[in-house]
Amino acid sequence: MKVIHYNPSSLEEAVKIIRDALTSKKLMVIYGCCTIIYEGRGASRLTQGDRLVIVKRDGSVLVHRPFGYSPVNWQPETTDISLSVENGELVMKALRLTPREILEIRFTKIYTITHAILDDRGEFIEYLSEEEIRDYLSKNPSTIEEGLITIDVEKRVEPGFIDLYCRDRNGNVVIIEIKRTTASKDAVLQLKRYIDAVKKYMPRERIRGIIVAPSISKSALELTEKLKLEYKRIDISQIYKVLRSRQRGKSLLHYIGKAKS
Amino acid sequence: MKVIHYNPSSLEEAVKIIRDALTSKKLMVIYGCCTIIYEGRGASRLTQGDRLVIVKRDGSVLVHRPFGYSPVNWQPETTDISLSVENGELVMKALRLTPREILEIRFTKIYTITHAILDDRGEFIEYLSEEEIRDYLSKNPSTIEEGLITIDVEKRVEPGFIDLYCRDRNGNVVIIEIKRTTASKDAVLQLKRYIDAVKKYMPRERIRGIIVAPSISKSALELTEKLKLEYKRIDISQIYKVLRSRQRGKSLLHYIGKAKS
DNA sequence: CGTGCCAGGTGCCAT
DNA sequence: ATGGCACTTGGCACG
Repeated sequence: MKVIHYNPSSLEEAVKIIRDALTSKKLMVIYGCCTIIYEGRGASRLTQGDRLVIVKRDGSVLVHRPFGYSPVNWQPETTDISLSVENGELVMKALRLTPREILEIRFTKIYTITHAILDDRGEFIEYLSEEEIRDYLSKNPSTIEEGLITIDVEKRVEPGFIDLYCRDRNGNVVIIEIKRTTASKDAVLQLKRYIDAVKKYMPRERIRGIIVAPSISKSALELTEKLKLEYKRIDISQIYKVLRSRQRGKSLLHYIGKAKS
Repeated sequence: MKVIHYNPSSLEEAVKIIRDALTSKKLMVIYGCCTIIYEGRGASRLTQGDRLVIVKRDGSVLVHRPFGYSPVNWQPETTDISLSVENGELVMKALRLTPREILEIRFTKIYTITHAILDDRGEFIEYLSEEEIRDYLSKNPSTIEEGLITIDVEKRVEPGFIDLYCRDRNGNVVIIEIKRTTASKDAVLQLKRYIDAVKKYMPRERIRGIIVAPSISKSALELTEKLKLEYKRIDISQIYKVLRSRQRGKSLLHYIGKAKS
């Protein structure tokens, strides 16, 4: 990686430096004092202050304040970034077509610009996604209940996708909704919709519904009982442990959240 | 704003530079080659590559790849950032207590570090938030329906908050759920829950429910009809225009999305 | 602190 | 493009 720092003495010079980064598709970081206008799906104004502006090679623009995780303004993958100097301000407009949105950054002062070309071909591996947990449970349904058999995964029904479509040891249809974090009322209602949809096709059968999650909110549990559904707690860190040990990787799950309820 | 660039010749030197930024609560940008481990609510690994790492004064950590809006790994407001050199790698651990999560960045090479103190006391003004739209509609309920009267805003009921609690010209209770973007099935179900909750208290009254949004998904509209609820389209850009003209600011709504359906 | 809910949510994948 | 849904969602307000 090569990083180049610039300290432009004028806004005109800054324009050239920024334009160079855009055409050569470099990653750029700008430290400057600016005001910002955004209009599109929403609209916002940000009055003057020092900010960190990142422009990536795909045209993504991020404006960061000195605190907080989220950028205060942004533009994901803009088609077009235009530059100009107007009334002593360097104006950067990042335009996006769908949805039609514009981010306008007006710099009154630019302190530093850095250019860099990052060689990043790293692989990003994610564990413990809902998909991984679903996959594990579909192959190990007895984790949920002894005698359970998986019939279908991600089964399409009218209102959406059923995570696991199973039968229990008594032959009843069991519909399972998996959540990797605390299950909310929304999850319970989602499950209810699936059951109602399946009931249409098999009006005589008894259909069970189980929310499978590491924990559940109080009101969601009440709703579960009211709707005659069930809740089954699972231990996410336990699943993680099993999966990782199989994959011959050392286990590092000291921080994996333990479920509480 | 003052920006200082460092090009540490060793990882030990880099540790000192980073520590200095942390103790003096500066904003720091690190260009380096690293591998990353994350464990907490989820878990992930990122193999070696060049990245941009931002550490803010509140301990937020962002790891950016050369493309895309979202950071590949992050930590929002960590309690604790520790540094060490292990096996020729600079290890930065950002710990968060609730939820318990750890982000471990292992740098094999650090190219550049920049420190900066940003003077950002700018005011961020957001327009067209659901709150602003709700406020407007509560004061101008006839936008939704002639003769509608607002009784309560953000009324607390058991399942949550009712956006607008109104009565129509015939004295019927009308519960309104506002969405600033396309209303989904979730929005409809949310409204249904509120109506059921209110019905408990007034079992004899006819209670109407209206989804108010610039557009609605096809399946959500079907659900609306099935549940005998209503949908009323509103023109967001029109509301924006009225609000802005009142606030004596020039209107800049060329980019404000026009609703379609 | 948990629970609920908005967000310019973003991202991924399906039709 | 639209829709349905997960996300280390983040963020805020409220009990």
